[in-house]
Amino acid sequence: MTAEPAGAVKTLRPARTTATRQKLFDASMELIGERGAAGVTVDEIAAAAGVSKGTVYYNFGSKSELIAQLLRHGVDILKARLQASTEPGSPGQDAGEVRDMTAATSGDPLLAMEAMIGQALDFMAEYPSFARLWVSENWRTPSEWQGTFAVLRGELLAVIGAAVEKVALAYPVDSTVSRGSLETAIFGACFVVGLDRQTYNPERTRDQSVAAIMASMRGYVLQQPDPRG
Amino acid sequence: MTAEPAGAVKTLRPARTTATRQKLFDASMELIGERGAAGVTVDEIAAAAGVSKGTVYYNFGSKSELIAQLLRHGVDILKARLQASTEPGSPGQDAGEVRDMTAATSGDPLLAMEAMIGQALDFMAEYPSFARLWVSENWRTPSEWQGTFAVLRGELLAVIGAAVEKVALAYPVDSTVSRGSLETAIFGACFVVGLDRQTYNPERTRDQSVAAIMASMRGYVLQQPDPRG
DNA sequence: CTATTTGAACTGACTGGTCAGTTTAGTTAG
DNA sequence: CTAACTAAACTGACCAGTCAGTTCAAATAG
Repeated sequence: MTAEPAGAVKTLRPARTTATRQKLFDASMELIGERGAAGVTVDEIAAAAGVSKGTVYYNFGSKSELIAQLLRHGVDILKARLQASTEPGSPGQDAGEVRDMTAATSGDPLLAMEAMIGQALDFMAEYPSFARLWVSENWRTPSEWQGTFAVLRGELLAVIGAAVEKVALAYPVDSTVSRGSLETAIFGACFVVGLDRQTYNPERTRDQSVAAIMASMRGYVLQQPDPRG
Repeated sequence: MTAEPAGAVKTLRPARTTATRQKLFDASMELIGERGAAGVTVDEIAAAAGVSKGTVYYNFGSKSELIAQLLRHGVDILKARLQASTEPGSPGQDAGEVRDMTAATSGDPLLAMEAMIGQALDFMAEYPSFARLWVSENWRTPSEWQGTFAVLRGELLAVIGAAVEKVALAYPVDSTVSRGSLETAIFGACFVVGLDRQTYNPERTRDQSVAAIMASMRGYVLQQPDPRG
């Protein structure tokens, strides 16, 4: 019910269902990102996915559950990319589409942070609709997806937290800055800067955006020439 | 049609109308912040405001226009507070409710930035529903309020930009960081950190949040002991 | 190899309800 | 006196969820 190993589910489930669910994910991500969860009808989603309305209910049971699983789906992708940017190549997983960045990041934790923020911004550029859905519904209270968001948010913050932790171990940092608040600020800035770039400032480069968010990390570490000999 | 001087409109309009509009703003801000613009009905808003449905249409003409004016209303409040935190007391305006902070900010532009971010976070705490409405609809495209958002966003970014400008004049700054991206990151971080605090981390203090956002400013200025003698 | 059965996946018309916006005849407050 | 507001009924469009029926690939039988 929570998070099963992705590989197992996929191969066990009949091919047709998997394809249908993927089509529904793609279609609803697009439509919901544009007009919001409440602004899109199940009929529209079904039509855009090229299936009938009944299929939506056969596969997901309700509009609400479709959206919950859509959120989980998107977070799985984002989390995998963030982790791929800092961990050494994980065995048994095909990381075909995600560029291996371990060469650039195996050394300095600050460079690892930078790679991770870059991955986050790439994700926002590739799935802007997911980012819009997230910021639209995340802070709603009470909400149908309150519990879903709490879990997913925790998973993503844990990944960011681990990267910040490594920086804090390798460098002298400003201990007056609360770790949690900083992680929240970085996490949120990735969404907001990514969305703003797409909506209002398409001319801004990926690197400019990364640099702006990284400024907060450079402000967090105390000024010392180099921590390692 | 765009932005008339707030004072003029208020005093010219009959007292009853002003009171009615204010009640409708308060009620719809609350409801829309909780359940989203599409999730709230005009009947609910009218009932919560204690007026009849007809009054909503008499005053605003449509649900959409009510929300557009609600956005303008909220931005006027936020902008006034941000400016009050950096400008010397503006003549002719009663700033009764906003604490005068000029004493603390007339000197260092970095302290002025800090005061401004503090004001922004106070605003998010006081009007969380406005913040939710903003992040819910801001990046929707195409949207009913696309034009409204573009204008309001520009006004707010101009205020932040002026404060960043003063820092850049008083301190040596990292010129590889794009000014616009940095402003966007700070602007967005205020919303996101403010909302996150209210939704997920009520135990975090205002000062922790300010410090986390200010980290990006400290990372922006290059390390020099003190710019002024 | 062909015929039959099975059941998961899918279809789309239909239902019951909701909601934005309108209208009208009357009331209130400045 | 009149602009602002009320109360309630009404329209027409829209929509989440349901369900009886259809498809088809794989399993089983002959």
